[in-house]
Amino acid sequence: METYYRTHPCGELDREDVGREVVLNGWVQKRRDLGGLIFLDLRDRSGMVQVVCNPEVSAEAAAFADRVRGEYVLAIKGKVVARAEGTVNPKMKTGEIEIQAEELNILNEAKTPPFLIEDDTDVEEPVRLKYRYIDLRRPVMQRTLMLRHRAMQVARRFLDQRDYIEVETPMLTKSTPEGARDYLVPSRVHPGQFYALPQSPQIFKQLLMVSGMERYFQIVRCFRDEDLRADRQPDFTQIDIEVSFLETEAFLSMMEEMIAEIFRETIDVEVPRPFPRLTYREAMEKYGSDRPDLRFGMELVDLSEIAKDSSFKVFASTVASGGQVKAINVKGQAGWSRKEIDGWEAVSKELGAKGLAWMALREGGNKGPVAKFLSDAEWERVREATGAETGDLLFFVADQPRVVADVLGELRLRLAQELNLIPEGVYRFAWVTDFPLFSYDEGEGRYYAEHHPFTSPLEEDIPLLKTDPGRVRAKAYDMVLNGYEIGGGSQRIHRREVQEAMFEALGFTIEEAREKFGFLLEAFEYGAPPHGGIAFGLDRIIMLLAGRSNLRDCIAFPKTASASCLMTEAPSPVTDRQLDELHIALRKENSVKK
RNA sequence: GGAGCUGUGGUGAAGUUGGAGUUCACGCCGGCCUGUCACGCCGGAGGUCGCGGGUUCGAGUCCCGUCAGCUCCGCCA
Repeated sequence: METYYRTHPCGELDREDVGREVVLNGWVQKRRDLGGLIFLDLRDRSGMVQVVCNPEVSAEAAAFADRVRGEYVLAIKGKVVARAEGTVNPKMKTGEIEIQAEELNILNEAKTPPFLIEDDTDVEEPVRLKYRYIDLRRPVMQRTLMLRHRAMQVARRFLDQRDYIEVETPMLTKSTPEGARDYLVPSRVHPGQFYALPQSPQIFKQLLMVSGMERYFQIVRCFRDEDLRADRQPDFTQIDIEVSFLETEAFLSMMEEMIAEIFRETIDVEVPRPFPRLTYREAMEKYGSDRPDLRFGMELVDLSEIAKDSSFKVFASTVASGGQVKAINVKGQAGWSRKEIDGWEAVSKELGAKGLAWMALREGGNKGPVAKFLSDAEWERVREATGAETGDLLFFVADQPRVVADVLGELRLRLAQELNLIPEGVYRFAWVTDFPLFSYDEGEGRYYAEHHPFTSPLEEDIPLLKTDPGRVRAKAYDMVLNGYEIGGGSQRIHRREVQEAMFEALGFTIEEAREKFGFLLEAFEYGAPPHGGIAFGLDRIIMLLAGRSNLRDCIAFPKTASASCLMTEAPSPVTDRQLDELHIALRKENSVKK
């Protein structure tokens, strides 16, 4: 029989099509053989439809249907018929109709798949990843990839409409210091030299501004050779944007609009704008995090002022030595057992706290190690500050600010999860601004760029570059959603002398700076416009839009936690000849058997 | 680099103080069945208990090591 191709998608046929002659292509989801009569559920990207193979209609089609098994690829010619009353399936979108097979052509047979093609598969992830092409047949995976496609199209259209121009930048580029570890690509032509895959197109997009492109964007793959997490893959996609001659406020507002449009057109959610703003400092103080989850309260409350004169020595001495005492109010949990509280203390210690003080506001009075040290006046102030009521449980951490933020910030998240305080289907955006320009690395004894070395300091903080780099704030902004950083950017340095001061603060000599970034410094001498931009983590945005908790489900062919691909088995050894051409000799102990 | 969890027919699980590869569900194969859609009924096949070592008369089970997957810490401008 001749191969024939579809006239209609399976999933969109309905009552309207009754009487129509159609050709369908697709995969066999399920075969139900009733002896004389065979039902096939035929699945394609659009959905599923039931095909009836009745020998009284076509003996030939019924005979072929007898041979059909799961995941066979078929072409079916037949008539759309309304189902008889009582045989309608309300659970199926196409359940009111079915296809009466007149011809059936097996386009390809299929081995029994290692798992069933269904949304609620309980198969372990390694099996899914090894047979990713089968996993991607699952409707939920197809929906996610279509959602991803839609989001990308919306971003492209949005930016195109505003005269942003998509420009590609090199994948084979130069390794630069700072930042994440580079993926390196050996050069065959230049023995002993390497390209790096881009961690981001940062420098190129800035050079495009110098080039007078004025408005640039790119949906671009980036690479970072760092360990993975549920929300981190070694190669990932950014929506990368850069613009000249635009006020930060106008730019941020436009970015809000773009994100709102993506949410509207993918999941039909209206995002309220403008997004709330938090300075880095406020975020750290209230939430112990620079990417706070604003879907619930339980804010950190600073009690240092009260604690400094407390008779509770741990509190008083911590404040005296420059530390803080902060608390969170765990509403309604005064009844927790000692064992439960001890569990949270253990968590706190893992996170770096020396201990976790607590006070339970029970009916009979306040219980716990803090209670007896508080005078009535102090207690009144604590009660007021924390909003504590009878039935609540207070957790206190006393330590250096960094530790307090880390511990209480994390406790806040874990408690909220444990107590189901995080509402579903809610999207709380915010901008976090005024990041410190640098962070100090104790081990290395030097400053590192918190964002990247091209971020402009706040004008008023420029003098501090030379005297007190740790206090310099950056013209940087992160877009935060539900506890994830989904985008980050800044106004850039566009004057050579500021850029040089920046490199100096980072501990580069002039020579090093020229060697690594000479082309950029030189470019800044040829009329660099004021410019700034942002990069969004597309994968993370998709993850949140799709309501999933790991990035692998949002990427067609993702890597495992050890950066392997279970399907292709990459990375893999290469031949000696390939290594020779690249002028590379492996250390003996690292040779892998081919 | 570190910590925790997981690894048992194709898939998912159960497996008792250490006592025969035992069990369940799905899937698969064969037979019967003309209105099923979680089809039904009958029968059947299918195993390197991740891998290596040790303890033991005997290990899926206990011990050591190792590999893989997941989550987290470090790391990620």
